[in-house]
Amino acid sequence: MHLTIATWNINSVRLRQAHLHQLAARLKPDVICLQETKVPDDLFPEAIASELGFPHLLKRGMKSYNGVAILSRLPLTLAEDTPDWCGKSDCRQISASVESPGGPVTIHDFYVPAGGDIPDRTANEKFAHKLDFLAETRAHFLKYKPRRAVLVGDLNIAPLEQDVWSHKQLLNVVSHTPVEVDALNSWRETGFHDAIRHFVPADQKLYTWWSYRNRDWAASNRGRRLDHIWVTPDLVPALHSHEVLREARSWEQPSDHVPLAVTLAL
DNA sequence: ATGGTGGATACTCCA
Repeated sequence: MHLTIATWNINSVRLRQAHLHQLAARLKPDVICLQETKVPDDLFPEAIASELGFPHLLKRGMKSYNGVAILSRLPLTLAEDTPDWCGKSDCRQISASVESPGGPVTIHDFYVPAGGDIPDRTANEKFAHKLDFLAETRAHFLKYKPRRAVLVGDLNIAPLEQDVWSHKQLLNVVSHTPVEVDALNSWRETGFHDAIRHFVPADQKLYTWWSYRNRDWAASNRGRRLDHIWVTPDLVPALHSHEVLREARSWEQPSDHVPLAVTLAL
């Protein structure tokens, strides 16, 4: 069995429903994890899921900000026991499992706080929130010891030098500071492999996000790899292929993030 | 060094 899991920061699911058809056509995923849906659960455009051939839908949203959702061709079992990160109830994680021949695979869909502009936890409470969030997720997965799990999402950190357009120029820019990179690595090292870097060597540039604040995103190409797919070691032998849908940044009225996917041969 | 754009909401916050 092949299982393709896609992740995308859609930046408003109500505004970009049509793009989901393109995502499904290009990546042919079995599961789509979304972040920044920006809609309360009772206003989620549920019809889009069945239109796409994804009859199974789980969502955790709120008004205006954040929000995550999982659309699936296969039945989903919601993980009910996810923590309330930083006590904020701000809809940054939803997790579920799907059945596969070797047993269930758990999918964790995360939207990590962006962290504001100033990389200083005392001067900027959003940066403090980001670091606290990362410390809590690390502690949780240290205790939980994930198995047969895939963790995806907008983690809002580009950990490697080649994950940003200029390592030197971004060293003090939120998303690429050493303190964030260390925190993200400490979380990942609780039991995950970077599935995208399994396929793309660390010395090759790779981005999943380009700012809106650029006249010509493709020409300047000042991107960052903020979106990730991690798998537990027991799934590393199943890693079959990957795709980063760069063309999505050129879709009409695009998200500033592009979708990516990993296929597992289970 | 600065400001640039976009989404949701309601005259501002967040990215």
